[in-house]
Amino acid sequence: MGKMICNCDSCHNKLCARQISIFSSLDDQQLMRIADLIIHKGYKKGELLIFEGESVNSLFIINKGQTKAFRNTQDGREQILYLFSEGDFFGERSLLRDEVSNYSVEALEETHICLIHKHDFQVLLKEHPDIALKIMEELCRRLDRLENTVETMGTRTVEARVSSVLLEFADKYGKPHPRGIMIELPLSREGIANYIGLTRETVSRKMSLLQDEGVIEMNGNKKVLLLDRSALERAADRAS
Amino acid sequence: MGKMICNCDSCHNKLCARQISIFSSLDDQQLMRIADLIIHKGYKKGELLIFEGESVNSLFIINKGQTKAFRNTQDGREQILYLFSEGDFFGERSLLRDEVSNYSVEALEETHICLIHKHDFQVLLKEHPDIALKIMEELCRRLDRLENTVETMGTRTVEARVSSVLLEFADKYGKPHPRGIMIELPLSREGIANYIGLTRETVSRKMSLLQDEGVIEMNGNKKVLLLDRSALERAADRAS
DNA sequence: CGGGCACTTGATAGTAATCAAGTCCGGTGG
DNA sequence: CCACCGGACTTGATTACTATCAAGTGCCCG
Repeated sequence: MGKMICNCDSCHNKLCARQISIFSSLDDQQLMRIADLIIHKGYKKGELLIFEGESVNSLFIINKGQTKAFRNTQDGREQILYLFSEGDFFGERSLLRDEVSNYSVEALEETHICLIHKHDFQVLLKEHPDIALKIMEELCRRLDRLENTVETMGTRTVEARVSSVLLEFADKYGKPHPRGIMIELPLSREGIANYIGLTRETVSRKMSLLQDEGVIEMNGNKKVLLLDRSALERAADRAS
Repeated sequence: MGKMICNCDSCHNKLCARQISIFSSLDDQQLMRIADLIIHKGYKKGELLIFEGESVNSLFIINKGQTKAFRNTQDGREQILYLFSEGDFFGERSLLRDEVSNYSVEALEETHICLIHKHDFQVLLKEHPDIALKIMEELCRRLDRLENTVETMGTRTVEARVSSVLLEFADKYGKPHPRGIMIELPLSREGIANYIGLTRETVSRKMSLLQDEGVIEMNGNKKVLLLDRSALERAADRAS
């Protein structure tokens, strides 16, 4: 494959679309056609990609970086609903139906996006029914996570909620470390609080508690070393 | 259409499948083929249709009655995730992927179900890609609701959560009444509590409060007359 | 009409939000 | 490379609220 088929900065001579699971059933020729449809766009940390209440006219696929999807309440409080990273897509719901977005999406760091225009996406969906099945799978995964979140928020102690988030981050962002798993936190304390419906002070206190118990070790503000995973799992299961 | 095409007790000479939105794109002939695949089954109040952690081998469509989908926590607490009524389906997630069920489903009253066997369902899905789109729409609606639930549980006062449920029930089960909207509650106080992560006592207290404020009027244990909808909407928006 | 269960209401205790200082981290500029 | 500055984080004290425990009341079904 010596031919240039995708000229985005981050994937020279590769089909970046191939890395996206929703296109995994397509062959190279089909992927090349899709690659032609893709527009690349970069966002700086803090920039908004999608605005709550406004219409969306493209499917967003993350090539590099990460974003949060959230809603603002009247009194300025924020509820984070999803964290998206490399390979994840969003905006699909506004394209499938013709509705405005339920949430805003903000870049948590420098983020590169592949955009597919609404119309092209709808044609793709018709031409390749397999894509619909892949999207359905991803929607099911999101339902799974939200169901877990509702259960956690509804029936678990506050310490269990904090433990659950740390476990989620360990699985998603954790890297092996001589003494356990090193987690690079994608969110600030306030971000974590807004993800699980608590205040930043409470998150702070509960994390300090977990550190005192020898379960985790905080390394600066953005790094957590998970020392005892099974203890964290036990804590996450604790009902209120 | 004098020919007998569906012999279930509750829909003589009708295509009950036609009433289901996921089959709405099909014509009569196709519906007749589906009607042949359907098995009818009845459940009594309190009976379990699906067991959390066990595999599911059919798609369940409610012909009559209603059910709740819920999870049990270790300490016996319960989190209700969905309420399903006439025309709703469930079990689809275990069929799309090959996984055990995330939740149990229990009949809240005498309930009649149309069952489509896993294999038949998968064939249908391949033959009629439109069905996948319809299912996707429904999955999106469930995501919408769960996102709202997470936001409500994460950022709203307890009174707002109770108000939200009452509004949801008013829209879903409410009937016009000279003095407002009469709501036949699908759940007991404890059920409502398990739906929004509170205790039955708190639900009781907050409903009494709403009654004192003249927003609702309780009529026995299962009926609520909504007197002032806009007041309830204001209460539901109140952040904690 | 009677009995059981769901619901209501009250008192108390526990816990997280809030308000308020401090401290630390990390980035910036000298 | 170090010192400094601002924002994020931690910790403490207090308040507010809901869970819990407990006792009555009333609805609904047989």
